[in-house]
Formats: sequence, structure tokens, C-alpha cells
Amino acid sequence: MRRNPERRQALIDAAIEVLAREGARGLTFRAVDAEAAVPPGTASNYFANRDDLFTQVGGRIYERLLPDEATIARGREGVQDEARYAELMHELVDRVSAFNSGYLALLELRLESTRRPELRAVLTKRIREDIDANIGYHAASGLPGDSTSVVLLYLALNWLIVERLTLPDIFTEQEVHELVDAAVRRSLASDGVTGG
Amino acid sequence: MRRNPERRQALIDAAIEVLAREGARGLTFRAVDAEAAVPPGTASNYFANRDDLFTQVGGRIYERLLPDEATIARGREGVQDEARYAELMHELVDRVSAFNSGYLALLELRLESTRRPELRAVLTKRIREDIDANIGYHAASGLPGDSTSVVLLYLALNWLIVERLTLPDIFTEQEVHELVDAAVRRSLASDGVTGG
DNA sequence: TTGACACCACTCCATCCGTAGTACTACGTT
DNA sequence: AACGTAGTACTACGGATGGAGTGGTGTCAA
Repeated sequence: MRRNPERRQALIDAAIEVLAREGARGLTFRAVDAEAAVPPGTASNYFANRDDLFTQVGGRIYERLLPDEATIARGREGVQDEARYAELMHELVDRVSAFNSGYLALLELRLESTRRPELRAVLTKRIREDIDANIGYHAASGLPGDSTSVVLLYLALNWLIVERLTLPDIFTEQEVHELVDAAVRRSLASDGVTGG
Repeated sequence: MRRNPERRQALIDAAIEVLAREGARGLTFRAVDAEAAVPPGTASNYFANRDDLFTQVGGRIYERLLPDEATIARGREGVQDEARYAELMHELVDRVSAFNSGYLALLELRLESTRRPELRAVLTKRIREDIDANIGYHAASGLPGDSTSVVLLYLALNWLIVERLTLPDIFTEQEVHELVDAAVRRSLASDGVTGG
């Protein structure tokens, strides 16, 4: 079990690409070695076994999907109106869609987590934290909409990205854009309908 | 290429279970044979190659996820108010979640369609038809909400099912129930916000 | 008798894990 | 400056699995 952190990270990032391209079952030590352009056997030295590899990828993938710190900072400060909010959501969808392999890899990990309790635990923790953080940001912004609104927006945007990445001909780019707008608009306009 | 239709269907249904349990890469002729409890080599006689197997499963999976005809008939006639609509959506989410392996298999197929143009074409066609049908049903019901509302509801419910199936500890059953209610409520209450 | 299908057997091939063993580099010691 | 040591990069192989495709045999019905 080698300890060179740069090399380990490079291997994990290579694993993300392999996951997206070959699927969960295609994620082997050999494939990671090839993707990272290191000699065969290297990944074997850095991860105890495939389970360990999955778990470590699960721990890292979410960092790579999150926006960089500058964007987070802008988000925290600048969200005062609906237009700005919508703009941020478009950025989110575009950024995640752009890091194509990252999102596909996350989907593969989700499906794989069905069979790997350790991986499931890691993913559950990360994603729960992300949702709560989003609820927190929204609450701090003072914009209308409760936590349910935020979660519903999260749900819709996630599946929208799934559609876009897996079956790009279902919705046109134009439709995707309009759907993001509509989702944001409804999320912020939902104060009056929270009564059951 | 054998032509016994019952046997073919049994093999395809077995393939769905294999897909959900083992993932796309685990869908092999041998695994299908084992799952269907037929002698090894049988699947090989019914499908030209793995690609053909994927495509045929893609053509069938959606039928199995759709409600039976009785439910569809009830849906067409009986949706006059929000309560009934919400009830139907709960039924939908529960039914799809209950046919656990079917939905997971569909997710696997979506990811696999990234690498298989034929499969992608089949899935795109089926799913586009389903979305359009839902929009049509909604329009015929006379309830408030335009096609965008329907699609946004579709998006949110799909990801909700993904969360429920892949990471069941993210939301409690109670939260899932409330989110379905809220999604329906907002979808039907969105007449006033369609202006951009 | 003929044709279609179920079933079985066999060959060839590709891939992978785990690890043992070698080579290189850096650094500290004397 | 020579030497030793430790950690890491790299190579090679043992051992084993799993699967695709195909040809051949048995069986049943028209």
C-alpha cells in the first residue's frame, strides 16, 4: 500500500474516467493503470482491493463535482433575486454536464453502491451533506421557498442532467434551458402553496 | 436464432433481473441462462450477440414499468381533482419502486446506452413516447398546469425514485411521501408563474 | 421423414488478481 | 566521498476464472 498522495489522486481521477467509460464492472486495477498511463500493477499497490478502490473514488468524486471555491463564494454573497438564482442554476447544470464523466461515474457508483455497503455509506454521507448545505445556502439568502422547494429543485435538476447525459435527444438544449428556468421560477414562487 | 416467443420473453425478463443485480457488464449469455434456469447456451441461440440482447431488453423493459391497463383506464377517467392526482402519483412511485429490479435495470440500460447507439435509439423512442403520453393525459384531464409542469413533475419523481432505490437512507419514507405531495401540489398550482 | 427446437459439450480466447522480485532514487551516516 | 537503508517505481508470472461461439445429438410433432 504505497503512500505517494499525488500518484494516488491521479489514480483515483483515472478511475473516474474508467467508471464513466467502461461502467462499474469495467473498473479494474489494470484499466486504472492504463488510463493513468502508469505501469501495470501500480493501482494494485495503492488500493487493498476493488472494494477499497470504489470507496476511495466515492470519497473523491463529489469534491470534483462541487463548484470551486470562487464560485461558492460568489453564490453565497450574490444571490438576492430570482434572475441571479436562475443564473447560478444554469451554471450548475452546465458545469456538471460539462464534467460529463464525473456525473456518469457518480451514477455508476450509485448503482454499484447497491452491492457495496461501504460505498453506500460514503455516498449517503456526502450527498446528505450536500443537500443540507444547499438548504442552508438557500435559507441564508432570504429568498422565498422552504427546504422542500430546494429539495424539489435538486430532484428535478438531477434528473434533467441524467436525461441530458444519457439520452441527449430527449430534450433539446433550448428545452433544457427553459426547464431550468421554469424549475427555478416555481421553486421561488411556491410560498403560497405550502399548505396541504 | 430460435423463435419460441414465450422462451424468448422469459429470457428477456431474466436479463432484467441480471441487469439489476450484476450491472450492465454482468449481463452475459451465461448469466441469463442461469437466471432463467435454462441450459447454458440457450440465450446464445436467441440473441445474435450481446448488443442484440441489450436492444431487445431495452424494447421490453419499459412495458414492464408501465402500469397495467386497468390502472391506465382508471387514470384516464378519474383524474378530476388534486387529491386524485396525488394519489395516482403515489401509486406510480410505489409501483416503480416496488419493481425494484426493473427500474435499476433501466438505469443500467441508460448508462449502457452511452456506448450502444442502437440501444440509445430504442430507449429514446420509448421514453419520448412516454413523456408525450403523460403530457397528453394531463391536458385531457383539464387540470391546471401546462406541459412544462408535467415534465418538471416527471423529472422530480424520477430522481426521487433513484434516491430511494440507490441510497435509501437519504430520505425517510415520510419525506418521500411529503415530497411527492409537494411536487404534485406545485405542479398543479403553477398557472400563475408561467410568464417569464 | 423432415424440420424446428432443447440440450449438451468442447474449443479458443481474453482478462484479471495478487504477489514476488528487481531497479531506481533520495537521504542520512560515517 | 563511499556506503547503507528505506521507500517507491516497475516488471514478470502463477494461477485461475469466465465467457463467446459453434457443432452435434436427442426429441417431438407434422
